[in-house]
Amino acid sequence: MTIAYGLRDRYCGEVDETCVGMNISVCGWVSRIRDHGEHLVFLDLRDHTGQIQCVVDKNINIRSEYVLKISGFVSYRPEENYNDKIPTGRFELKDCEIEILNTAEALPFSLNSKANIDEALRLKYRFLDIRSERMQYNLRLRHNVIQAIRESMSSLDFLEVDTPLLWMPTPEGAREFLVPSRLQKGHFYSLPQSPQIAKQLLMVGGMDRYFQIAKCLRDEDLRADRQFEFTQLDLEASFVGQDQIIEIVSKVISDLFLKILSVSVGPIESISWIQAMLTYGTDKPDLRIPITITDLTALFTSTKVNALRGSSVQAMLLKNVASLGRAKLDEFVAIAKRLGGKGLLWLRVVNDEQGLNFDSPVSKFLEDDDRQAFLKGLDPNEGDLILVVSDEPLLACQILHAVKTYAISEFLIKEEVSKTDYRFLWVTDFPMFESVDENGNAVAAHHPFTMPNEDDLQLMDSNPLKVRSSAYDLVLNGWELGSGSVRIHKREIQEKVFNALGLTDQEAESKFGFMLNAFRYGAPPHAGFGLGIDRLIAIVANESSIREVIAFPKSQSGIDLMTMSPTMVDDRTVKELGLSVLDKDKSETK
RNA sequence: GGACCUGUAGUGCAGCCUGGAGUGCACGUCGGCCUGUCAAGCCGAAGGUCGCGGGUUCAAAUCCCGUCAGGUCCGCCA
Repeated sequence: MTIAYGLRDRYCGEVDETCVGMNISVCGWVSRIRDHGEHLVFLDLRDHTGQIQCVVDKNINIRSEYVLKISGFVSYRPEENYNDKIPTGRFELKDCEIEILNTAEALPFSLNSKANIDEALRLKYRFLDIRSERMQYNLRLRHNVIQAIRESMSSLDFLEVDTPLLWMPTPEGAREFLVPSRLQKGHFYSLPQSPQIAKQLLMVGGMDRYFQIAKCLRDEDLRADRQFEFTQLDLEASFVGQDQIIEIVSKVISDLFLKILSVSVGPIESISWIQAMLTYGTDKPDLRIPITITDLTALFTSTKVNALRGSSVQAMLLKNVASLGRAKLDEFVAIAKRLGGKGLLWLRVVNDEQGLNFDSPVSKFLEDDDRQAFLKGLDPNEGDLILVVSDEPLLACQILHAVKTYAISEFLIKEEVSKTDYRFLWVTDFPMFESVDENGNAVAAHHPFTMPNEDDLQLMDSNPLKVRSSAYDLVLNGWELGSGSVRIHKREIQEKVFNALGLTDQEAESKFGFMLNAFRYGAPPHAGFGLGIDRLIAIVANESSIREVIAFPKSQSGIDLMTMSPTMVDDRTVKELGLSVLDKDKSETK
């Protein structure tokens, strides 16, 4: 018996020519039984490495998913009975002795079935679901990815430091989970939405380079790519700027893809936020999709068509879909209106006696200049479909992006988007503030510790919405994989940003006083990044939801279907925490 | 807070639009047969609160309303 193998001599999937002729023991679960009568029973034993066929020639009372230790002689199968579908298909265990380590009831769903098992059922019995090949693969992949990241970070002189889970609420940003304090009644810790402030304080503490495979917690609504708790590669480095962080993260990513997938990522393109918005209509474009937005404003300055006389003219060409029915086109228009646009104009490219022409609700208003403008601006072919939104540029482009996303999900070019094509993109120069609220205060686009672009500092008071920040996102195939920024390390600039956000000095002091205080004592210039590991693994695993790469995820309404948490607790427990539950009847019926 | 999709035997589905006896398929389960299978095969059997509640109707899995659960998305996610 060895440390590695315990009760067994080999793992099931490891049986190979090196052990032919040996009497070995394997342990695992019964995957399938093929019973030919008492003289011949085939039994597939499965563990985390694979499966091996065991031949039994006596009466047994074994059922699926029993836990067995099987001892037998490893033999080659008769050559005509090789099974090429599995790695151990040339071997089998003969003259087997079976020890039943545990019995099992029939499972609520089959682990062998190729059918899609209802996800709620899988989550209720997650401990069984994890036995499936899919989950075994995904969780092993997750381990390998995290392991590779730790090695990379370590080799780049980053040091892993734990930061507290029970900490200080940071009221800006995502809604946080609160934890009542028993010892300090009426006081609360919060679970961090990210270790942001802690890692900046580590920089003040002279750690130079920090990273953490960090749990982040956000009490916001769940999605396919969002869970309450998720895992982030959190990193921060001193005396570096945007370029170094981008270089570091790019290296970690490309080393990872080479190691895990043998894929060479190559240099990662970079695009400014405004350019991304105007070209793709989103700040997280999927570069695998070759549909971009063209600004035709300059070509329609003197048009008489009202639908083309908005403050800009943004157009998108969809190849070979002019046959699309009116119902779909009406849905496009509906999407545009739902997003706050005035509408959307479509033009089918046809070929008539005048050459290329347009079939559209505005056909009869189109003058020759308008036709030429579309031909010149978009170079369409017969059978293409042109979609145009004439509105404020950002809104128009966002509408076209939404329509494009819908079109792709419904009918467009799906087969052309390769799942094994990994198109990374850095998006830089995000706006510092995304809007101004009803009180005239700016609303931060990133977090309030983000350094404004130095060239825009003088706009902070006069025109804050024009201020760019030193923030950058890493995008992969339309997923936001992570984001980071250069941080403010000077107290004066930090105060200026808090002011723009509408925080009074007193508020800033009470919420972030410890941080402002730290900045009095020599904070180094620093910058960092947070990379969503669940999303990264989901993409690498070719899964469309991060739930598939998390051992025990929650449903969209935030319930763990296995434990059925969250649960009620008894009054005494609540009272001990210095709390009382309001509207209890209502919460009990839920 | 909102929109849409889904819920039928242990599992995966069909049936629903156009109301007429829980009508059907595959897998699994249970029993029997079977000495080279590998999604073994053959024979047989059991297995149903059609998510739940209400309404319309002579009659509801089917139509209507509500509700619960799951999913996708919008809002939200500094």
